[in-house]
Amino acid sequence: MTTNPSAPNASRTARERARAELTREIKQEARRQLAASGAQGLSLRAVARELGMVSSAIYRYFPSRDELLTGLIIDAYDALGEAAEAADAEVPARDIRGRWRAVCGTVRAWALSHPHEYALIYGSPVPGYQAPQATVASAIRVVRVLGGILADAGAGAGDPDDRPPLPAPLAGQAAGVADAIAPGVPGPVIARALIAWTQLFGMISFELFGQFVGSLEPAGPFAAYAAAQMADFIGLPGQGLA
Amino acid sequence: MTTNPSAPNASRTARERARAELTREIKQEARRQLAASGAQGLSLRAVARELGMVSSAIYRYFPSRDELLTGLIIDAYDALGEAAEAADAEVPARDIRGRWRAVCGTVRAWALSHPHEYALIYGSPVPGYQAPQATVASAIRVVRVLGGILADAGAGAGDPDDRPPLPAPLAGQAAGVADAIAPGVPGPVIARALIAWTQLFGMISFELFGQFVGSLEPAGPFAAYAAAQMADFIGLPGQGLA
DNA sequence: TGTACATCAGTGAACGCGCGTTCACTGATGTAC
DNA sequence: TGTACATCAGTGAACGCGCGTTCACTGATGTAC
Repeated sequence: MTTNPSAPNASRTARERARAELTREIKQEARRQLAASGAQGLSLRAVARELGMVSSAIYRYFPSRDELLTGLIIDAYDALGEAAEAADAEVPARDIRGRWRAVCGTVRAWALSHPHEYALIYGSPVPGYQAPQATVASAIRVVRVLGGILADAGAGAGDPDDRPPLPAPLAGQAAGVADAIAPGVPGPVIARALIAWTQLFGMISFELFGQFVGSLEPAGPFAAYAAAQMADFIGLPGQGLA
Repeated sequence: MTTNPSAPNASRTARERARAELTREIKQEARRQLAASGAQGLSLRAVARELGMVSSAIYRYFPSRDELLTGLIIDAYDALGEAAEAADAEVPARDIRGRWRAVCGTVRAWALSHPHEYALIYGSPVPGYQAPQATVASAIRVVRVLGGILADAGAGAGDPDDRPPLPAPLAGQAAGVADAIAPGVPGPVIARALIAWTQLFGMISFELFGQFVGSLEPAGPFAAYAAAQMADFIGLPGQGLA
């Protein structure tokens, strides 16, 4: 969806360059419209109009409205994933809690600065639109970052001994998640991390979608507190509750 | 928005009855369309068509599309609030944890059986639509139920002694929340309950919006586990972690 | 109980708008020899 | 380096559709005397 990395820049023809640039501009304008009228209001005609082209010309770049939506969704997941990866990389690998808090804070910051792209990927699904398999690889990036933190915490995370084991069906699911993104991490820690994961995005969605109005607004202190509390809850090593 | 309780049934004229019934039927049909095409796809003309009336006739019942949306939103909040209240009332008042789990389970069950109404109230906001103040009273009902459980737990909830106090801005917000829905409950307990609240709805949204596909599906065991873990996390009295 | 008037529900036509997508076309750019 | 052909981007018109809202109207229901 972005520029093709296998084609060396020098050999790109003018046509290829123009095509890549216009593709980018179309998505950029589409993102602007997303902000104004939501995914359902995204209109190829309006995008074309704004770009000074005729509406049918868009079809040289995206075969349908849904394909354009898919492009936007993948871009959004990738942008968020990249931000999370960068935040994680900036904290020393050993500082498990620092990495956790940094990633949580960055996810929230990205959501606040790209509210409509966030809504596109984490809000209610667009009716009549089925996200294709192609989005999965991008969607998983944030989760993979969180999983990496857990994996690096290794044996230091959680107190599996004094916790009852997971109920059977959940234990299997947790094992599957561990295999995919955090090998070696025990089930109960995975389960708690999944709870923290849903908390993080639930909190961000509530903030963006207006459920905090009049109570937790501004939500920065709450978000920071929640990230720290969830680090405790998972049992990440480092300073926290005794 | 529902039938007017101050008017005794006997004295209602045929006209009033017909009006109330048609109002109900319009909302019912609108709800059906919500399921098919989302809030943004809700069309007065389609509703009228399905009901066998001419599109302009709808305007006798709702002055605009947005007013119809508002009616649906209030109904959805009320239905969820009522379900939560009923679930809470069915568990003995002293069984704090049982009440917590029952309410969490019921909120999820309602969401699963009314996914599009859930998306209407907890999903991405409808662009161009601003929810009027009238929705707030209904929106707060679920929160009030959870607050009531906290308040009934009273001094039994949490271990405020061995926890650092809340950072200043959050402490003030938590105090405000406590005043409104759970008087006397200490700030740290409120803060944790708010975290649990965002976790509950984040988890439900993830389940409904497809983020669990291929990992936590079916999500029943995870939801039950999370409710119990969050009860521990808040420090609700009863059996749980030591 | 009967009449006169006011209220209201529902009709049908119209306004003005926007949408996704297709199609035959022109003209510019790229490629092979 | 020059030519002939193929590829591609963009045009403009059209198809067929649906939408929210307004308005003057008809006819049924309700109310006051």
